[in-house]
Amino acid sequence: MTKKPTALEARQEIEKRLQEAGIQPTAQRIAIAQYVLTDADHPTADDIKTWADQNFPKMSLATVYNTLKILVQSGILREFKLPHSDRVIYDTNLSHHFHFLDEKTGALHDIPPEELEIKPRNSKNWDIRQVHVVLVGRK
Amino acid sequence: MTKKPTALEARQEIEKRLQEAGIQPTAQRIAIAQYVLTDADHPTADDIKTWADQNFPKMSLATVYNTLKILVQSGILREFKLPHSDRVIYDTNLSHHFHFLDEKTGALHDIPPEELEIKPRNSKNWDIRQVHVVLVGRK
DNA sequence: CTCTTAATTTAGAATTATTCTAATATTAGA
DNA sequence: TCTAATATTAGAATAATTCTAAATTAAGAG
Ligand SMILES: [Mn+2]
Ligand SMILES: [Mn+2]
Ligand SMILES: [Zn+2]
Ligand SMILES: [Zn+2]
Repeated sequence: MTKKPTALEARQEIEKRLQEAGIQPTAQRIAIAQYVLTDADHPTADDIKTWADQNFPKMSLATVYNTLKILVQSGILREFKLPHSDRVIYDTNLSHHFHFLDEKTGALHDIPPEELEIKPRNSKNWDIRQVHVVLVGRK
Repeated sequence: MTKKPTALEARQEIEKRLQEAGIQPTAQRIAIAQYVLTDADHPTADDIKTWADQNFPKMSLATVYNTLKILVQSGILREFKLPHSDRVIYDTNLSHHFHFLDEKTGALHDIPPEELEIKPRNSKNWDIRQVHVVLVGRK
């Protein structure tokens, strides 16, 4: 049984992850990474800015975008847009998965790949690199 | 064997379709609808504006957007965005289908539903209203 | 420590897709 | 032919994101 990490331990863990990815762990980057990786769920840049405004002395919107770009480039985050929205969504779930968008609440839920079977039939022998699936409905 | 419709017949066909949908068939609307419904393939608003600039005496960008909105509202078109782009794509294929995005060319191809089996092993009994699938890769 | 340089952050301007506004033009139909 | 409703238009406004160039901070050599 592993103990729940203290706030300090969590911060150090994040810091190590940034280091390992070759990212200088500045205060802003640690804060954003911590929020995105441990608290947020499919946040947008605006979600992160809002959080930062309440939990960090001062952070510019440019830094939010800069940091997110770095995290995406180094493979710590993924980004995508939903078919009906124009905001980028950041996803910490790097493993292959799909999404369910609750029409009512706007909440976005992960669907593990084993819950949705996707089989190309008349196998056209395409080289498929990404499979984006968004189910929209209500629970 | 049905004859290929003349340009005039095609235009009248479009006009009738607008009428039936309760849309006043103005010159601009007929032109846009004709292009989108018979020539274009998954166009963006910008594609349509570019076409109009070359094939219609004068059309404002606002009219392009206004008309597209009307066509979507009346169910003649569908709209969506791809996960990596920020432009709306208009689709005349109203039947349930999926998309394949060719990474190399940027071309978007329809995938008929029978070519892709999507089975929710859904113990969760969700009410799914829309299924968006975009495969990204190369042919 | 203390410079010096490189990296990061920042405010605000720029960009892009889209929507809005309010004036003008066109249409329908009495 | 008039009138009212509808459609079109140019350009301003908006929203998400990126860019710019200056200020701040961090790293590392001495
Ligand atoms: Mn959100
Ligand atoms: Mn296009
Ligand atoms: Zn996810
Ligand atoms: Zn399509």
